[in-house]
Amino acid sequence: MAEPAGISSLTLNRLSVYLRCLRQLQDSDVTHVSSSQLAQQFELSAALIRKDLAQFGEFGIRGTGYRVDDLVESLIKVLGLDRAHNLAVVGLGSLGSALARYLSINDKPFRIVAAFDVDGRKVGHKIGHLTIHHSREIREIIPQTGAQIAVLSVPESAAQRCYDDLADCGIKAVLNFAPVQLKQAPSVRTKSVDFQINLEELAYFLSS
Amino acid sequence: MAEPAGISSLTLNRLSVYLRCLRQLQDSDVTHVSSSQLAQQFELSAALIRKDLAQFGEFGIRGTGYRVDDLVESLIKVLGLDRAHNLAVVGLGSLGSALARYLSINDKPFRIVAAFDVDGRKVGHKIGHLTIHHSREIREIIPQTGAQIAVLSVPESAAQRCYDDLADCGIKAVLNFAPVQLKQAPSVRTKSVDFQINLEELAYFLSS
DNA sequence: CCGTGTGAAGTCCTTCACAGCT
DNA sequence: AGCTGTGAAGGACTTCACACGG
Repeated sequence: MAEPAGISSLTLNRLSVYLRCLRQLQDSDVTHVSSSQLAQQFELSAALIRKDLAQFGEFGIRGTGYRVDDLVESLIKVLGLDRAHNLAVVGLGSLGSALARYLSINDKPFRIVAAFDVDGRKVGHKIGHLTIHHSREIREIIPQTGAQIAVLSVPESAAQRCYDDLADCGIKAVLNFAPVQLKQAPSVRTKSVDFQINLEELAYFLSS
Repeated sequence: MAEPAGISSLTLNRLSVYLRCLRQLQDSDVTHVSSSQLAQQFELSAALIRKDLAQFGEFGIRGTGYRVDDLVESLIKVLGLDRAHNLAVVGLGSLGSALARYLSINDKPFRIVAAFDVDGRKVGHKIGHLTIHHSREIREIIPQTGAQIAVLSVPESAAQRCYDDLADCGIKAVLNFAPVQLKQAPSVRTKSVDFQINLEELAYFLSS
């Protein structure tokens, strides 16, 4: 068992992909799989699968491959998906609401425990069974909720201010959807999902 | 002028970031900027900014830096944002609708010219001034619209089927939001924006 | 003198190829 | 025999450091 040192984002993101593929195999009642079978079926690299997994232990059986159920369980543990994660959603425009809805549907380990918006028409109303608070109350309310992760889906102009508030009140990780270059707080693990940047990359290839 | 060979995704995505930062400077009436000023203000790497830009030409003035307006214009050209790009949106659930709304608001070079869904209650209705068609008509309608890029925001179970249809009818690029490992068509430039994978990466850091 | 553009060095990531276990 | 786990090779990306032009 080779416990982690510094695992790269690339590796971690691939682990999520592997987990997803393995669950698909579970649904088809496949019980065993080799790295090269996985690679072929899902357009991945067999060597990379083995390297990635080897960073966390020896999950395979030489000559046989991997037991699907076991590997799923192992990956869930490695990624920390075997325990609940409390989320705060900040910004309930159309994107924020879509994300909130998505997170509510899945019996995934992510659970929304707080919701914020600046729109007076939304504050006080409910999303699911959760009351929407005004964004200015972030610092006050977050600590009471046990939220460690925040999903930030506010307009560009509000993103940095909300981010700073979240950092101040002890949030440990932020998933940012606003199309801005955030000035990051050292105490907060930050990831951005940027629709616009990806679309612009595609535009590049269509123009050259 | 060193015209492109194979530009990496990483470089292209950073160009989008630079463009965004420069536009912010324009709004503050900054006319000139050096790579190190940009780096400091937006938490970027000065050497990398210069390397990235150098792949497309000599945009700077030694001893002075870059003229903001000129560099904005150059980056717009490089990324292909100086011409219109026609989009098709496939899947108008809450996420797809949010994306469609976002794309309509901006006077960006991206314009939605077709919309599809499988939901009988949506088909025939309008989103903005666009009629929603049934997804089974993708192959028939896309060629009439001039759409080259598709935004795919359908449930996992429908993603591969829709993707294949899009590839078949001549779509050149797909921006996928479905949480699946797509089997890619060689004729289609494909990018995935994966909310779930990013969230799981954050979960990892909170559990270790 | 200042800042760009750029070879060279350094770091990180992926692929190769094979020893060793089943 | 077959497949994992892994050192070593190869490639990609970033940082360094400086020559050159303004």
